[in-house]
Amino acid sequence: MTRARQARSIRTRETLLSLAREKTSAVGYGVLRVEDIVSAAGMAKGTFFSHFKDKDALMDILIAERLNALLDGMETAPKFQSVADVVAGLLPYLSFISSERYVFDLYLRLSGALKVEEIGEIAESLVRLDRILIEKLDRDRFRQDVSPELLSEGIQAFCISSIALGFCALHSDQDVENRLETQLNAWLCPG
Amino acid sequence: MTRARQARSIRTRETLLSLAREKTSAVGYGVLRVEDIVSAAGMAKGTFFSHFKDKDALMDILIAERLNALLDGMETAPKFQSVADVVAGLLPYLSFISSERYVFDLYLRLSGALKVEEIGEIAESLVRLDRILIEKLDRDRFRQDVSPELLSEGIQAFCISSIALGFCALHSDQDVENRLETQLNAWLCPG
DNA sequence: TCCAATAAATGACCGTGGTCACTTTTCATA
DNA sequence: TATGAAAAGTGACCACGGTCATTTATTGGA
Repeated sequence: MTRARQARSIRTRETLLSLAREKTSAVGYGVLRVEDIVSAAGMAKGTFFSHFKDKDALMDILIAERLNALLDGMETAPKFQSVADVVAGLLPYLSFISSERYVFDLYLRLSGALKVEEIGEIAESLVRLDRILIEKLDRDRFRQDVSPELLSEGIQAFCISSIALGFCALHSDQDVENRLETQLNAWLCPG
Repeated sequence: MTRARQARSIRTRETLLSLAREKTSAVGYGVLRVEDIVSAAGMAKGTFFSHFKDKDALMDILIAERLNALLDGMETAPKFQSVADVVAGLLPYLSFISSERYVFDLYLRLSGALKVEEIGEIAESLVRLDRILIEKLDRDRFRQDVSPELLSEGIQAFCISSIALGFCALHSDQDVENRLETQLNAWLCPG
């Protein structure tokens, strides 16, 4: 017979999460060590791994929290009427993702999961981003020869590509925002 | 006074490279351990790291070799006259990149470098891919309202995005090739 | 051909993520 | 309230990438 989750376990998990949240906001995601978290919590390392599959699983939760907060802002904004609106709407989201190489790498890696049961918080938040983009694009203002779903896919593709190029010395001639605007203009308003 | 590179050093590096090349083609890139390479070479671990900055730097070389071989094929092919041609031309390249999660992750991470002196072989090969795409696109067959450079950027963005989605259970309804063709059609031949 | 200076190679050691057999705590039931 | 089985927690240990003080090999010049 399988027993219910104990209150102690829930508390432990919360402690680890909130300590990690606190520390990441102070020092960033990439430099935080599992050891830093458990020692601050006065727990053993093994405890961490009985609550989170691995370090990235914790970071997935924390990063998705931030992404979702940014999506909240996007959701309450008015519809996008122009490419400039799209870029402006996405900018806070993109600048968070590109704030650290580690964050960007994890974002990409956890954007999808090979097994449905492994889908994490970031992957969920991407479903939400997709839905928001589809809703917020004012259909009259952008190309109508392809579906809104496809338009959204393309926007996301260009976002990733722009950030990746932003991490690259060979392409530092143009800043991320401008490059994205040029690309989205060609994508959303061709001809 | 700084002395010339010794013949022994060149031999050592070649030994490590060719052993690694052999082993990766047998077992893949992601699972190969530095220890496997040096022990096969009868060398100490430190030797490896005095020839390659880190494990990824070696993999960068080996993966770029494969990419360049695939680009050779692309270069000798006739011009792309249709979206289907573009997809068919890119397919071997894409299927190599998506052959292992490790390869895809490294490809993305090394696509650009923050400092010019850190630009590696994969990053170089991307410059080549870009040039090939620009050359091979038959301008009469695709949209002419944007520059070939921008078209190439977009193609690359959609390639990355398709592969990333290919690693994702939520999007396994459509296969990578079809998704890419749909996207490129909308990108290259709008309206 | 010997010597000093430099290049190359070495391997013990470290940092960090992650595992697992074991101990401690909790709780339903007798 | 005593008990034993399941849940939670522990920490020594492992794997693997990477470092660095030290040792060994090479080389140009006296």
